Amino acid sequence: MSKPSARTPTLEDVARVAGVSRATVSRVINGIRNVDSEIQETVREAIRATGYAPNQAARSLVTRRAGTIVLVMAGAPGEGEEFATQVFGDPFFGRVAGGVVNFLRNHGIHPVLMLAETGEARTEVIDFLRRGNADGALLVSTHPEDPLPRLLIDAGLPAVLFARPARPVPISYVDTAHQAGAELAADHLVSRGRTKVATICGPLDVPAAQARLAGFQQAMDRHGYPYIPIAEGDFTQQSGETAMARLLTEHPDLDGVFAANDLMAHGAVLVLQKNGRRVPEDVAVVGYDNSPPALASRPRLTTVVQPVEEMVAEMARILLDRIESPEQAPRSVVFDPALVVREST
Amino acid sequence: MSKPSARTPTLEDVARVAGVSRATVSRVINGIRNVDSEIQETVREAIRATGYAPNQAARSLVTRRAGTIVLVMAGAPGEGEEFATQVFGDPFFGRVAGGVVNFLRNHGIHPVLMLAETGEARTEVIDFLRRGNADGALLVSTHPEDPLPRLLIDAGLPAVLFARPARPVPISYVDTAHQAGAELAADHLVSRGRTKVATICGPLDVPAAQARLAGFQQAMDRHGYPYIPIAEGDFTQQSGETAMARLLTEHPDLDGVFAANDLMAHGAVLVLQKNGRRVPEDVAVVGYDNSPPALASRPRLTTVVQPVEEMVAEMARILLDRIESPEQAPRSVVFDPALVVREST
DNA sequence: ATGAAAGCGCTAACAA
DNA sequence: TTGTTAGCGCTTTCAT
Repeated sequence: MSKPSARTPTLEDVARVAGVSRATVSRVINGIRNVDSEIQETVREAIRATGYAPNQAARSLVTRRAGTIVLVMAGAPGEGEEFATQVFGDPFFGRVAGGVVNFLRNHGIHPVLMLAETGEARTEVIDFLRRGNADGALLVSTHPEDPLPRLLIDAGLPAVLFARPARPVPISYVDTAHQAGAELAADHLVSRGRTKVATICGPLDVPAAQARLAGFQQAMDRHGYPYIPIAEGDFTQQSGETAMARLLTEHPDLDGVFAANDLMAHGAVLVLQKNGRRVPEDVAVVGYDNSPPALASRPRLTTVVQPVEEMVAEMARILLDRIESPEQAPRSVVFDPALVVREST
Repeated sequence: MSKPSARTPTLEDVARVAGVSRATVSRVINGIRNVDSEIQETVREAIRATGYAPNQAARSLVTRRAGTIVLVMAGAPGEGEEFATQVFGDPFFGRVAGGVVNFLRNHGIHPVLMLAETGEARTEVIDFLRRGNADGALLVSTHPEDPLPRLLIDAGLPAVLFARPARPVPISYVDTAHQAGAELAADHLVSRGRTKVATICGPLDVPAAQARLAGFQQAMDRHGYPYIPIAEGDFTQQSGETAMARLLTEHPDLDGVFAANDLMAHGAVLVLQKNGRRVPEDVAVVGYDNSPPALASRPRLTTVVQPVEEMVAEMARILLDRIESPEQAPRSVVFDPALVVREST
């Protein structure tokens, strides 16, 4: 007993126990062939015996890889500390986080969670990456004019966005065909025999909300309904309720509604029912996102599915690729939405 | 122009520009006094000029601090990949994540998100910490018999749990007084004049579910109702519906229900309404957690609040403390629940 | 108050 | 196939 084993074992210790050099142990650990299989076994045994775990800091120092990426939820500041509550309270965040974690864990990498709603917070994200704390960023912005993509590009940091940025920037992103999704909703309402259809759209400065509205209008136009009543919401349930109330006042005879997300659709259903309309008998309602509210609502909502988990997995795939070979041109992948038919239509 | 500035600047570079030694620059960066204020300014200027960002790996290598912690969501495996979906779909997760992120960001530290539902995943968590990737763990288990706390202790890794572990282990945790919370619910139902009250409890192998049930029973007993009908659920909305249906069949005249969480309470409301009962006129319903479903439900639910955000902030506080001074004894903090009265009672 | 220098634990280029 | 060795960029004694 020469050493007071309090220290956590290093490569050196393993090497000594195995009777080989540090380099050989390193090779075994990193799965490099060209190592005699007997020696490999000896080394593995020594690793077990010493309880060795590689020091990531030392490793990163030489490889210049953190082996970590950041998942950034960005947007405009809510009210004070409310941003976190708002972001994390949204079931959409759960799907994003779940998709990211599930994909990355197979690669032995784990995401760091960051918020970026203020200038300070954005700087923190950039610094975090520049310090080498993480190798790249997955960015989900609620706000279309988010300055973070630009900052990331200027700093030359690998990043992939969820959703196409409002103004074109040379950066990779993943999105769905929102227009096509809205068309699905329109076609479905028409196929259900609805003729007096309205829509609750999202904030029109959000490209996705625009696209959904445009897609819906165009498809309805194609079906012979050039004029569609519109009420704008902000993607919250409350705004859906308000919008529906207005629509109902102005068009008491409507028989179909398409809302740009499930939360607003749910709000719409509540208001319709309170006003004595049966869903779907009197008014059919279609949502968007296939999020938990679509199932919590009664009747459960027919909705357009955005394959969020697949999308974020693709984001991660692109990011990892970009980290491997930094000189790649930005890539973008657009997924197809689908319609999930439930009892609300 | 002697250098091809492609390299990212190091301390050395800053030192050269500022005309001082590495040590001095390091001191300025780390806010150590005993540095002439003129020199300080020179150094800061050099940092700006070079665009220097400290390399975290190099830092960690010497300080033996990652400056990061892990947020682990643990539990029993769902079905295959479903665990992530399940965990992240739960609004509770959003509150936990939000609380953790909001607290830690003020300390300049950011959580790594990990899942630990299988043996392999648990090993990954332990290894992650042993490699020095993070300095400690915040652990939220859905499963009471989770083996992870034990593993963490055995490895001597700093950790703090959300909720008291099923079997006593020497580890810090934060919890609420579940029993007291359930008593709040009982007292409230009685004060609303309810005399035929039932409860939908959670899985009885979960300590919190047990405590809520016991607290409810004891309080009702104290009010003169020794026998309370019980139906067991598993914290999902579906199970709440099933439990409520059964309760209604067996006790068609009940006028009050306490469910061990909001999701089940919401399910109960749905079933009650479908069976022609008005809430709260015919049957009053109390939930637990004050989670989004409590607000999404119509009528909105009276519920018991667990101050989740404060609790996780306290967890982080304890963990950071423990990381600073590792020799501390485990600490536990129990928060008081409160009742939020809404329209369901 | 400042600088010189010794590592922290690891990978990888080069030798053998 | 294996070993030797030179750093990676930083903090931190120890001198001065």
